[in-house]
Amino acid sequence: MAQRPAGARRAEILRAAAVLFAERGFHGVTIDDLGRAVGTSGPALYRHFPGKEALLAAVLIDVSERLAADARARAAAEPDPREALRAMLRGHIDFALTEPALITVHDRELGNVPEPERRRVRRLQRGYVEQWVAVLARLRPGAGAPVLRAAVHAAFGLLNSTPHSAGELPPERMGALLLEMATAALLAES
Amino acid sequence: MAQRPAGARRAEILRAAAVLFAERGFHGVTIDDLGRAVGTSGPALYRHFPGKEALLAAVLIDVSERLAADARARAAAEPDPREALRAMLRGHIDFALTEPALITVHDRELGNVPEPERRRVRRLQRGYVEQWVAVLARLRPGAGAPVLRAAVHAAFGLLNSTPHSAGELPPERMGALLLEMATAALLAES
DNA sequence: CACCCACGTTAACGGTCACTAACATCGCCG
DNA sequence: CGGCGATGTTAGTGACCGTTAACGTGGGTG
Repeated sequence: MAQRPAGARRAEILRAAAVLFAERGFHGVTIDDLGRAVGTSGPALYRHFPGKEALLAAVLIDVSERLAADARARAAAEPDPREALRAMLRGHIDFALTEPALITVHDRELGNVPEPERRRVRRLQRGYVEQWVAVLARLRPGAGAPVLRAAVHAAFGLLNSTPHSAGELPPERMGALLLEMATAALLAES
Repeated sequence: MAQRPAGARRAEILRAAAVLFAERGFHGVTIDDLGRAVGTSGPALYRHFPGKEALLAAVLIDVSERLAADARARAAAEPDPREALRAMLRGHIDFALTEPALITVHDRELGNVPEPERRRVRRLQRGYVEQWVAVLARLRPGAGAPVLRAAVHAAFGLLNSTPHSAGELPPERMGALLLEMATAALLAES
């Protein structure tokens, strides 16, 4: 049997699962679909995950952790809030353009994650939002936290729309457009 | 049997279905769920719709038609493109705040609509986007149609994020915030 | 009043799906 | 080289789900 680095199969399954979940939704994908997507058939997945829900949970936890960690690193590296915001925007946009399936699953399928992991994902997502709010608060001292939170959520909606308008523009053009639109939106006074 | 205006039951079913589909996704809702939500049980729905997919199609066609018709009316009533854009934004925002379930289903479940109706929904959606592009083109003569289309999709993502951040702000504050953010985003040069 | 039709009901059927059981294969390690 | 753990395979199995069948009922109409 072809030997490969430990966990490679597991990562391959997670990647394929994200694509299928993004395309058809959690309940629209069968275990056999998932197996076929990685070249095995159906029940082989139970060697790597205890069940379908656990697989979804692993995808969501992975995405949430990557987003939060990336934002933390970028924010810490830029003392100027304006530059920190730009860096965080570039990070999120890069993620959305590179892995549209992960972004899609991330904001659609939380409801299908079983309870202990759901709480974990929620906490990670909240932490991510709060990092954005903290940076934004320094740029807009007049605005209260609820407004900033709502603004951040709206900006995420803008950035995460990429999967739905794929192919309209080449990725670099699209990235630049999203960067300017999101910046303008986040700094607009209401 | 309680007699009510013709089609009232049908409309009631559509409304309940939109809520459930938005919450759990098309495949996450059963016929029995839908029946229970309107006080009947399961198969009674087949007196009103030929099947589950037809029900979803009816929801999507209804939403798409309302959005497109509303935008057409508002755009025609305002000769100034700046005012037309504001009016269209207010219309979409009002819709998103009033009927979050419809907005959610509208941009998630197209893939589950069977083929003849899917084409129809797509055409309606495309027409809606093109109305926005036409107005925007007058405000940003320098930008090409692909950029404007991408910008419009991104703005929809921003506006449609409301369901995910419900309760952060009172509806009027949220509406005003979305209006300013979307305006700034759509008019930002890239 | 008789009939019919709109609208429900419950029971059953056939298919699909997540998951389990039982069994095979292959590389590593003692 | 012999066994063992990791990783597959195929064949169930029980539950659920969309849909259909068969049957009830009550109000408007000829």
